[in-house]
Amino acid sequence: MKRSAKDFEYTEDTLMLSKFAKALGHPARIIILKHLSNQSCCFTGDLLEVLPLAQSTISQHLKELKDAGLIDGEVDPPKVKYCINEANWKLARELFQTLFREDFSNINCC
Amino acid sequence: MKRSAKDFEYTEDTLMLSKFAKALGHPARIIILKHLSNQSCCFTGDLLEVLPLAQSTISQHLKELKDAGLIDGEVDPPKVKYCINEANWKLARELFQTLFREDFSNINCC
DNA sequence: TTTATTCATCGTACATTTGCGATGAACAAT
DNA sequence: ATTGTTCATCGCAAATGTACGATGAATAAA
Repeated sequence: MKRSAKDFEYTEDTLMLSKFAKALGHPARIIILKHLSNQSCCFTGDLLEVLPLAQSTISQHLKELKDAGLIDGEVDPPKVKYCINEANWKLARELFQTLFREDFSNINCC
Repeated sequence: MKRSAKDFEYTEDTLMLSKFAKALGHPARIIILKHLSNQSCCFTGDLLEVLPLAQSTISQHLKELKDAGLIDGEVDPPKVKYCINEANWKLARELFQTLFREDFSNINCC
């Protein structure tokens, strides 16, 4: 992305939503989130048995989910426990809900 | 993405969801979709007044949304009308809804 | 202190995304 | 036939994403 001549600003909601969406934009990360949201909450690196990826790659995916704010990791040596970040999870749900509110079941294009 | 030694397959739902999410993973495309879902349905390239981007860039974003199946474009010379693809819009809503079903309001991490 | 386990990060390679201007196709209006 | 409008696509540059193996930090257990 780039700043343009017109001094344009995306709204905070738009930026948040696109950030969450981007984080969800890879199947491995969907699996991770599903796994986390099923296992009631926490977990470690048993993802190695769930995903066909190297440990370093999974670690990178976890980092992206963390950077997007969707998960938290707390150290529980020598492992790390990952949990859904409840607040942002809720926020994401609301933002997606809002986006998909429209139904279009009546209207048929113009 | 890459095929791995273990012959692993993501489920269709997971692939769909990540595809939709990826398409939503840019603020400009969020704006486009919001615009489309507000304007009851159709539109052309008045996005040039909505977004701070070159025409070619907007066209690319439209293509990505189309490739993801979220919108359709039908020619109405010399313009092109874009509409939400109702079926996939619905599907996307359901997939996101399913993902975000869990609440976590009770459980507090393990 | 040494060893083993778990995980993050670095370095590297390659693919994809994002953006722009330039060009071209399709059609309407003259 | 020519012109103007609308939009897609090409070609390019820069940034980001995805994957791997190797290395290193942190801690528990021996």
